[in-house]
Amino acid sequence: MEQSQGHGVRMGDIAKAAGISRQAVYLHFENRTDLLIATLKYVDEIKGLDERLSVLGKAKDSVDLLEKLIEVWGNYIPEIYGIAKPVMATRDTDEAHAAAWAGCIDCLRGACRDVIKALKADKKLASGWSVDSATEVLLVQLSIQTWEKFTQEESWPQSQYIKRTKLLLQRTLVT
Amino acid sequence: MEQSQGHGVRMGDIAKAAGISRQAVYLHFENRTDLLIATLKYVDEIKGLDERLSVLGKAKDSVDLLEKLIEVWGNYIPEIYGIAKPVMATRDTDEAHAAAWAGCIDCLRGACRDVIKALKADKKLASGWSVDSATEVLLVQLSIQTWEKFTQEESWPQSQYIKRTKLLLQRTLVT
DNA sequence: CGATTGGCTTGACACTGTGTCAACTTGACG
DNA sequence: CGTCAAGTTGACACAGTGTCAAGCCAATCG
Repeated sequence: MEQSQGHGVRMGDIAKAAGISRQAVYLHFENRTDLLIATLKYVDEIKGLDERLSVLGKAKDSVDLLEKLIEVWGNYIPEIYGIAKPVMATRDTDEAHAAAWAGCIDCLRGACRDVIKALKADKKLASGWSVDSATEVLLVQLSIQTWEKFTQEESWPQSQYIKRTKLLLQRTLVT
Repeated sequence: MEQSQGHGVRMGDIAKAAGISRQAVYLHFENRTDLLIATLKYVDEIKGLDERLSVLGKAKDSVDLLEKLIEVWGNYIPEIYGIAKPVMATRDTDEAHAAAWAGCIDCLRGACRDVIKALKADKKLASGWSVDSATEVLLVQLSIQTWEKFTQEESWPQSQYIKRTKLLLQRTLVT
């Protein structure tokens, strides 16, 4: 899935890659949705997202914290993109997908809110934003969709995506 | 499609709504892709996008021009969302879709570039951006995906979406 | 007037992909 | 030796797209 960027991930493909029959896959996962979500969680685990987020504790101040969040999450996206893509693609038609996805998003939302609260406590939150609205702006800018648009459609290299997202968010949210 | 926000638009549904048989639809359109793209173009026409964009000519200055573009395009998105969504959903698996879609995007990209050029000519383009990179930022912020995240997932009312997008883009791109 | 033609209908069918079911095999273990 | 878990094969239902053939009907044309 990482290699193919989420393309051609049919139950048969997965079974073939695992060296078992298509039917045997159903002995381990209820359905495709289930498998995709389990994979996403598994990847979060082995890639050590929690560990990476712990770097945020070492931030000097709230502005540095914002930068570090952009770096950690922004550099995490390309690693999960292949798995996240098929999940996103079917969340429209699949209730369980939508719910599981919302759970992942809420986790990121928590991190975003913490950053915004820190900015506010520092009196660095720019005028025009409440904690809620600023959190939502940050969340959307850090979304996989936004990353996808910049790096896949506009062909920005990863380093530029990080640099420019920092610029955009600092100008928008920081006094 | 407008009502159902792009859900349940199968060939059979379309035929039923048109009061003809499913097979007769294929007498008018090669395939589903073809029909969706034709619909998108038709809607652009009857909704008068070109006409609306002509308002941009009346802008006082480059900053006003940016605001007007956000208003015109931002308020246009909800009107085409129902049709645009199924096109976006299948552009991954469908080459013709991807091409047709890229055409629409390029049209908007032109408008974005004009605005950025006007800003630059006015010496109002913020530091850190080239004309290209600023155009791309504007394009992504005005994308249907970004609109979708704010209004559908974060439940922002349309008026707030417009207001806050203006705030974000002015702080980011305007000196 | 009769023949032709265009637009449509019905009905059958191929194909892909998901998900289900039943019957059988195989190896480990007490 | 019997049992159980995990896997196998093969058949099948279902949805949705796209194709094909045969027939219907009304308008038009020579």
